[in-house]
Amino acid sequence: MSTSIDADQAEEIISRLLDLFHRMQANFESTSTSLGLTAAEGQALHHLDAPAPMRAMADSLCCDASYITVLADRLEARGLVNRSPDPEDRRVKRLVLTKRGRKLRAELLAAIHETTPALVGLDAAQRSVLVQVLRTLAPLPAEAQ
Amino acid sequence: MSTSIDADQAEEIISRLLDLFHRMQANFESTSTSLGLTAAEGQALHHLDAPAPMRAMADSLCCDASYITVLADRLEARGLVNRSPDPEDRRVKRLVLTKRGRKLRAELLAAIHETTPALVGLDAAQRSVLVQVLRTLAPLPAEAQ
DNA sequence: CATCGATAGTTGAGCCCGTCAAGTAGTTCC
DNA sequence: GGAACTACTTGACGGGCTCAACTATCGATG
Repeated sequence: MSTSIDADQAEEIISRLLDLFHRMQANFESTSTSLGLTAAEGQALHHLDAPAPMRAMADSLCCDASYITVLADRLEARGLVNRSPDPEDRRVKRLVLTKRGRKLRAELLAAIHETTPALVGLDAAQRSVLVQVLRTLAPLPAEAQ
Repeated sequence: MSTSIDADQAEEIISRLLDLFHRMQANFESTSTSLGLTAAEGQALHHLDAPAPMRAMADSLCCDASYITVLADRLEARGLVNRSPDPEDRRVKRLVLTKRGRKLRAELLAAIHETTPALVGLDAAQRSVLVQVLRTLAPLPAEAQ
């Protein structure tokens, strides 16, 4: 029967994905480190495209809100972000990139785009295929029906 | 020029992959937890298809050898693996699944195969495409030329 | 064979990641 | 005004993981 074939294929997909993840994570971490950031700080910066409430950052990173306090403290201490009060809700503090923060974020993204194992070595056609598969696997919130 | 198009595509791939990773990790962790394992212990078990020296496990998991000692201690304390001396090299200890360990590993793999976000919702054709892409992105050591 | 350098595994210290519980301040809605 | 809820902070804590130092063993070389 076909069950064992499926299991083998499933195992292959999982093994290769785990391997890919591991290398992407290592690449992200070393890229972040080379810019003086921890991986978590790099992730926060990566998500900080536009000013966002700390709560939204916690949702994006899927972590406890208290950890955002820690990350924001460290990024703020290094002059990369500011906590900007929200005039419409005084409980909220929005994280806003400083000029230095924007510059560092651009460097981070550029470095990631050039080195991510999931991109290096794929030609245009292969990237398109990958995008198609990923749109099925990882639909953005707006795409989920 | 096409540079900005590539950057957008790269960003899309990275964002979706990061999202997928995050969900796979969460799924792996909760599956492991439901079997009484931490995620790291689950990963070790997952790699323990055949008996393997602790050093080989460290290479597989890409972590420091000392951490394997910690994991092996915990798995051994729970009666899932044994440290078996290698007759050909007395420095080496091979990790060998016990009967309970094999059973738990089988449960873990079955649960993962049924729930991994990268597999759920893909039909056979889509899985084949994914395998093809992954073979390019994550070649096994034997496949690298 | 004696020894020097590499390797497998262990131990302990320590950092970062991330959560939980409790607290403060501000909002919402009755 | 008060109850319930939310945003953020603080402190304590456990797990993941690395580094440095140590022991035991292996292997090559004189």
